[in-house]
Amino acid sequence: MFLSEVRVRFAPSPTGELHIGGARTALFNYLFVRKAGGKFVLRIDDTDLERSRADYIDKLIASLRWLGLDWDEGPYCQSNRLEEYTREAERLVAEKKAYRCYCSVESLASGRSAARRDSKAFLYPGSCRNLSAAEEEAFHKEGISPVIRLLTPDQGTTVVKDEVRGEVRFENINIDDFIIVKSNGLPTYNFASIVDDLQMGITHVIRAEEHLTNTPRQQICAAALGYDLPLFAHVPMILAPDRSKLSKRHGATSVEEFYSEGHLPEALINYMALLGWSPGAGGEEEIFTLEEMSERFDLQKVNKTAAIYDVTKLGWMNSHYMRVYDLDKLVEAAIPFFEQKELVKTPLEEQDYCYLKQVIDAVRERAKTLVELAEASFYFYHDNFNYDDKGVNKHFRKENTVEFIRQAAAKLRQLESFDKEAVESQYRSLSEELGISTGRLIHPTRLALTGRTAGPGLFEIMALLGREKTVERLEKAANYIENNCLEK
RNA sequence: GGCCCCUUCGUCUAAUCGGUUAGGACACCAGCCUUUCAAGCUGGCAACAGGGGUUCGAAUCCCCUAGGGGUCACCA
Repeated sequence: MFLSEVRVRFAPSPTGELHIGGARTALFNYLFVRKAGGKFVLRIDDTDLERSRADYIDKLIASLRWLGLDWDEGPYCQSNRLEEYTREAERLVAEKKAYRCYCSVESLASGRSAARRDSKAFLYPGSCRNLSAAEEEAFHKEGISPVIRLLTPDQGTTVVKDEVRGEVRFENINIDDFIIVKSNGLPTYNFASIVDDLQMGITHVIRAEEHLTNTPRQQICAAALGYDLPLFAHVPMILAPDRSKLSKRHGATSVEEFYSEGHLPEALINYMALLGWSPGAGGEEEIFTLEEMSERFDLQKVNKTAAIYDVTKLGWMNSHYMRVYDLDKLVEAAIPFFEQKELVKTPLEEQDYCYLKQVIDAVRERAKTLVELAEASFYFYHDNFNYDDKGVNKHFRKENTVEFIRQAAAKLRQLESFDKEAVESQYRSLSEELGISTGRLIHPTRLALTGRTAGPGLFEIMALLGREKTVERLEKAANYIENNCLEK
C-alpha cells in the first residue's frame, strides 16, 4: 500500500493582520507537514466581500515570510474558485441533497428571537425542504434570490475524530439545514472551506478550536459530496492574560506588531510553539530551532487547554536569541531600528557598519528587543544626552570628582594606544596613585561618557568611542560639575 | 440559554500501563560573581478547581458541581 502524501493547509481570511493565534496555527501546520514530508498549501479564505481586503493578503504573506514559515503551494484565493463552489452546490441540488430556500431574512430573524425567548437554539425548520416546482416558480416571479441549504440528517450522530481531542460526538438533531450558498451566489465558509479541503486533497485539517463545532457540518457536506474525510486536529486558542479573547487592548497581538517592537522571528516562533505544545517526556530544554521543533513535533503532544499569552516570557526568549544570534544577522535585523532612531543612515559605509557591529555586540546582552538595543546605543552616536539625575547625585556630587575626571582626561590624552586594555590599566594605576578605588573613577566616567549609570563595560565603551570623544566628554562633564554641582 | 471543549505553581508546561519529596521554564525573592547594568551560577517561594465514587493506592479512571472558553449569521 502506498502512503498517500500528507497535505495540510493554512487558510486565513484577509480581514486583518496575522495575529498570534493564526500564526501559531500556521506554525503547527508547518511543523507537522515538515516532519511528515508533505506539502503545505496556503489558501486565502476571502469569500467575505465586505471585510476582505487585498492589502491584508500582502501583509499576511509578508508576516509568514518573516517568520520563515514557507509553503509549497498557493496562495490560492477562494475568490478565484467560485465556479467550483457553484458547481458542487448545483450538483447537490440536482442530487436532492440540497435545496433552494426562499425564506426571508426577516422571518428567520423573528424565528431566532422567538427561540432565544424560549432559551433554545434556533434551528431552521426546513420550510423550503419540499417546495414544488410551481412554488419555486412563484418565488422566482416575486424576484426572490434564494439561498441553497444542505439537507442534513435529522437523526443519528456525527462523530468528529479529532487528533488532539479524541472523538467528539454531535447529535444530528441539533444541526439544521444550514446555508451553503448565499443569495448573492457566494459560498458560506463551511461550504467553501470543506470543498477546498476536499478538492485540494488536504489530508489533515489543523486549525483553531473555534472551528470544532463547525466540523460536523463540514463532515456532513463531505459525505453529501461523496468525498473521503480529512483528519482533523483542533488546537487550543490563545487567550489574553484576563482569559478573554485577544484584542487590541491587550497590546501587541499581530505578528507585525511583534516585529515593530523589535522581536526576532526565531524568538516569536519558539515562544509560540511552546504555547500549547511541548516535546514532553524528560525534555527540559525550551530553546529550539524550527528544524528541531519539526523533528519533535507531534499532534498527540498538543495541549487541549487554551493558553494565556504573556509577553514576559517572549521578552526573555527574545533577549536570549539576541545574545546568541549570529552578529551579522543581528546587525542586519537591527539596522531599521537604528535608522528609525536616526542613529545610522542606510547605505552604510564599511567603517560605519564595522562600528555599528561593535556597538551592537557591546549592547546586545542587556537589551530585550531591537528597539531597546537602539535606545541603549544612543550615546555611541550622539553627544546631546542628559546626565541621569540619580547618577549625578551619586557620582558627580562626590568630593574631588572634577579633579579626578580632569586627571583621567589628561592621562588618556597621553596614552600611546587607546585600546581597551591600555585604557583599563591606565585607570587602574591612576586610581592607585590617587589612593581611591577604581570604581570611584569608573562611575563618574561612565556618567560623563553615556549619561547613564548602567551599560556595557566602561573600558569597552571608551575604546569604542575613541580618544577624542572620550576626552571631550570627560571635560564637558567636568565643566558641568563645576557649574551645576559645586554651588553652595 | 442550547450544543461542544477545557481545568497541574502568577504564566507556559512535565509526569510511559494509576504508585513521583508533583519536575522544568518565565516571573519574583535571596546569595555568589562583578566597575554599573545585564548575563551566568546557586538556593528559595509557589500548583493537582471543589465534592463524591472505583482502587491496597488517583493529578492520572468514572460521576456531579463550579469556573473558563468556543459556537449557535446569507462572518470566517
